[in-house]
Amino acid sequence: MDTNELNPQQLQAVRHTEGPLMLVAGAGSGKTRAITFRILHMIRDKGIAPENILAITFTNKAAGEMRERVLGQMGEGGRAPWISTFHSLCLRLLRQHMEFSGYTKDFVIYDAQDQLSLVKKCMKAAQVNEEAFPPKTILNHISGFKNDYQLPEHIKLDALPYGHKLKAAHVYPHYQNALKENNALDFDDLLMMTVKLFKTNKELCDHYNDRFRYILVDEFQDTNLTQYHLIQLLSRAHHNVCVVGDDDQSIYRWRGANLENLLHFEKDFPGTTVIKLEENYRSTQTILNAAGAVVRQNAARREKNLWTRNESGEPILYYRAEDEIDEARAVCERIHQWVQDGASLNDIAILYRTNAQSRVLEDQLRHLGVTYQVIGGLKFYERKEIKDILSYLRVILNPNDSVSLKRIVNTPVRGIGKTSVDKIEAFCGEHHLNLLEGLRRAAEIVGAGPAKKIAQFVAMMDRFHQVAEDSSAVDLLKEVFEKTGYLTALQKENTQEAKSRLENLNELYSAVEQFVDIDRKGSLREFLDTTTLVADLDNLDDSRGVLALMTLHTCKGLEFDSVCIIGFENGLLPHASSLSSNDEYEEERRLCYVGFTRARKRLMVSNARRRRIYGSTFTYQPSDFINAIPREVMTMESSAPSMTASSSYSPSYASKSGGDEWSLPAGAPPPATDTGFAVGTKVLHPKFGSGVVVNREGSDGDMKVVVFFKGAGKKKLAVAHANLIVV
DNA sequence: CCCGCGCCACATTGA
DNA sequence: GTGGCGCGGG
Repeated sequence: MDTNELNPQQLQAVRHTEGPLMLVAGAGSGKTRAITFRILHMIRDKGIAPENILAITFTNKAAGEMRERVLGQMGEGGRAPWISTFHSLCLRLLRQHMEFSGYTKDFVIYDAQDQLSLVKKCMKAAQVNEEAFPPKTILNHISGFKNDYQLPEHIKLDALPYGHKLKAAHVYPHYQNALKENNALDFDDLLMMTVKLFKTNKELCDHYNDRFRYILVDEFQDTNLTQYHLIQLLSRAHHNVCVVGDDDQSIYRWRGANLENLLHFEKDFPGTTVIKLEENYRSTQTILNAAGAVVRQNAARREKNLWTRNESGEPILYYRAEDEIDEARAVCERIHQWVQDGASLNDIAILYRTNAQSRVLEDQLRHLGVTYQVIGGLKFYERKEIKDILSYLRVILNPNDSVSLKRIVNTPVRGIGKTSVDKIEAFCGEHHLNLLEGLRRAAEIVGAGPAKKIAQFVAMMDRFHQVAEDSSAVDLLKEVFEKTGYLTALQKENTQEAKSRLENLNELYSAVEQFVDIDRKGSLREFLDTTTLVADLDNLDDSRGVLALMTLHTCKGLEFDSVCIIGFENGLLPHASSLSSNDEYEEERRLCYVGFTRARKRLMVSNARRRRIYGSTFTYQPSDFINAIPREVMTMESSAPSMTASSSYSPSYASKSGGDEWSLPAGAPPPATDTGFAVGTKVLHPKFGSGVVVNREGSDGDMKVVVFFKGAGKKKLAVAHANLIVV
């Protein structure tokens, strides 16, 4: 290890191994290098056993990279410390110790889809109206409880005002019971149950305090309260915790991330040493200027001074497009040009606020013949055909999983309809049976026809169970493919869609093959675990020469030579849903900051005068974040302001910079100052509650506004009829 | 009693 | 673009 490669602050962090440490690491400040050296220093110079070190990262990809770097430096026979994400860590702990409070070790993990279907069922049972209380909103609130370590028994109903949160609090205990009946945990449970486990079992907690004597937590600014409790519990004997983070990069508030953890840490861990890494090694001065200019407008932040010795580099390119197609074209053509000039696709990324924005880009890239990879969006393991097959595997392992069972009982169609299943479910409720047991007694419950089909289904599942015991997971999968008739049904369809589904199933087969070591027991379960816990980012292959497309959230922790960020419009970035809350608006700024600081050399930003989103056209204003960038570090290009709407395909690097196009470009609608309901106005609606105007058209009598409501989403309303109250 | 079609409302970010 | 639902045919 050559400590000459470290600056004084990094070196100080590396040498500080005993007692609490907070490493405030600005973007691109050599954080990973410092962390890796620190672990190596602990193992090699301090003689600390790797087993005694626990490092928690944000993604599996980051964990893998850190493990590789540590092992790479240690040479032959080196053992790696335990490096994983919060969720994988908790899953591993729970698999070992979960046999308490009614769960077995074969519990499954429910993803968002499963959660939603379970929450709907609970809402029906609790007689909560799905119209007035969208299941998604209820689920979000329940998730919020779990992120704050509020168990159902902790919640004081009379302390909550009437509203969605109160309803969620009513549904919450039903939902937890239902999860337990299904022998299932959701994502948030993984964390919450682990904390509960350690709180109720002091001995076990002591055991792990002894085991993990040195703990490191990366991306600390994005931890929630439950995760914070976990860190406290795991370190209460030794306080050897090093947290690494940057408040400017906190972008998961909506998922329960709690910036205050940064403040609490210094109180809860007395004597914390704080070290700031402020020298940026990644980006040009220009890029840092722009990023700093945006994030500096936030009131709630620790002042820091990120600086670099790097040269100022190219100015930021700002392209103002006619519409989203023109925007995509300009960005993709520019990238094409960079590649022609010798850039590698590996070193370029296109970032956007919402997944839906990728589609237009993909069309353009295909057209230009550029190979690309979309990270995120519909995940592989969430595709219908994959989830169907996985549901079979899940039920085979865990017969209590009624959510999966209901999914497959008539997939592919085999004559077991909703009516029969409903009857059996009702029967199960009365007799305290799980759904599979109910199906076994179908003859007592439904008519002879359906009963026979159900009996066949149950017999098939029993055979699968036998196969699972006797043979490998690969054989089992083959068996499921064939005996369920799933493949045959798809082959018969003979459509393009069916073909692509078959391809996906093929891919699933290879994935299982790769994963499963034939003789190892329990490997099917491990495979299923990974299917719920891998992030899409974990599959980003940065060695294949492929352009990466992803959201601003996903890009955290990555870096590229050149970065393009599209959709800089008020309403998209910052997103409409953030306009009514200052905290959320500030998070959008940080999101922008994270995006900018991914770039080493080049940054391109863009927006569009008109944009189609989900069928309707929006004319958002250029983003305030663009206006915050100092003009001297930016070059503007614009499409020729077109007279006809259809001319957006014409060559369009027409008007170069200058002029006073900056804040109010041609083609934008006139500023709304007159009759009220300007973009950004907060309003109240009798049914949808509070929202923000994000778009406006027409005037006076027939004025229509698009309002973004929390929970209800975007609504287009006629002002004359909607009874909107301006707040 | 099951199935498939067509209609409808829905759509931020994700381990 | 997708999933949920209601209806009429088998």
